[in-house]
Amino acid sequence: MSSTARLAPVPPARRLKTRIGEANESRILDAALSVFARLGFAGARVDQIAEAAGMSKANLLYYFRTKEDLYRAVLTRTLDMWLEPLRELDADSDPGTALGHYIARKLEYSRLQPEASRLFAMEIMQGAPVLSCVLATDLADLVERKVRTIERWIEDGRLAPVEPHHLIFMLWATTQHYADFAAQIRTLTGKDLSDDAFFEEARQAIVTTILKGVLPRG
Amino acid sequence: MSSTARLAPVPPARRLKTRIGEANESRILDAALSVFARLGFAGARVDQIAEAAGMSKANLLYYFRTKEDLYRAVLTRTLDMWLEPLRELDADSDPGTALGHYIARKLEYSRLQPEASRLFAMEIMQGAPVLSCVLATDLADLVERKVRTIERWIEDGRLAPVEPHHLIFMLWATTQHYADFAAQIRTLTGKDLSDDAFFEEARQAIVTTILKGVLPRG
DNA sequence: CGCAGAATTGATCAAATGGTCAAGCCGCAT
DNA sequence: ATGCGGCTTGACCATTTGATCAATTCTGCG
Repeated sequence: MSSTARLAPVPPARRLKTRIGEANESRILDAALSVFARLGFAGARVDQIAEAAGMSKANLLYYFRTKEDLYRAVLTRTLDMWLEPLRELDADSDPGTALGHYIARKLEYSRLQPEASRLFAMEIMQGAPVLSCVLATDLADLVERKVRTIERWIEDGRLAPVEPHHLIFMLWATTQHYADFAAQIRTLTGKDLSDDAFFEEARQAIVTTILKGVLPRG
Repeated sequence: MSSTARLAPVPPARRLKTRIGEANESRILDAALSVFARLGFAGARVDQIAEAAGMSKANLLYYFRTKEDLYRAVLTRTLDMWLEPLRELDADSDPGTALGHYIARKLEYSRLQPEASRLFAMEIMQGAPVLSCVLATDLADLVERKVRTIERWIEDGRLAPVEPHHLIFMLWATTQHYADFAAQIRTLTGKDLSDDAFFEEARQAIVTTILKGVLPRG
């Protein structure tokens, strides 16, 4: 399967029959994302998620047989969104433009989906017990392609020589940091990405520094 | 209290009487770091930590009255190590040298203490329920000083104009990423910082890119 | 309208787990 | 050696919590 294909849409353990079921499933996933991101898999309670979704625990378990099924579903949906900006990284654009755009997109994701970012981060930090197989296939495929894109830019002299993987890690790290460590950043600056000026300041700093760092000449 | 002072040495809920007690407490803290970092606070079981420390659960609870006490102790010890490299950032050095040294130190920490890095990261990602007060005092003090250092470098024309907070965040993000997301990095590259060549490659990439990005001229 | 299947939930269960305790062990100072 | 006080643990308890189920209500369709 090509790396541009979307992830298989979560094993629908149960076939959705009605629009009400669909709406409920969606509400549950939203609630689960919020609670899992705040408390982790083990720390989250099913009845807590149910309450956040506005239904009884028993009803939630009617839609997702187990807590783990629910966790898996939320994670898969999250990873799919997480990958999107990287899919868009365009080999044919000017490297500076493409990378600048990528940074902006990732930072936007950190602003709009900080919970998803944190959930994903926590899963990885715990060794990716659930996502490891997907990372090794879909993510690895996609990253391999983009590594080649970067290599080509370097060969063509349009980018300074940097090991492509490390460049990608730098881009991920700097942009995700604003979502994952928002609590720390809020403590130190009093602001977060939801503040437009702060967002622009962060984007500016990252883009300026990294582009100056990897574009040829000065 | 000055920001250079060490953190208050964990409220010693219990006074240590013998060298055997001291050794046990140390073994427990090591085991707890490992287990908490892998499974999070909620996911870790006390008997699991006790087993990793080579003693009974009841005995562990003799040294730390509650799971949360133990968690707090591990975290405090961790934060203290985490802060050390930043304390060393020297205002009187050449900015390039100082920042290069800082990156190397932080990356070294990611190599030697990946579990501590992940534990700290998970605590922050969950909103720093335990550390928030310490962050707001000790960390904030220290960061404020270093911000002034960076501002002075910029005023003196020895550093390109970058909002100092964002520079600090970039340094933290890029270096910690190798510990916090080691599972992902291992999946994508097959290596981690324990590989000397890979460590050097990462250090090189980060130092080169960021220094070129923030040092004046090109 | 009537009914088949979906949706919903209160009650309940079983397992997991943090913490307690009484009883015994052992290191060490005298 | 001996006894005080810290060290150690098996057994136990109370609570939490994921999951089940029977019973009831709702929904849409023929």
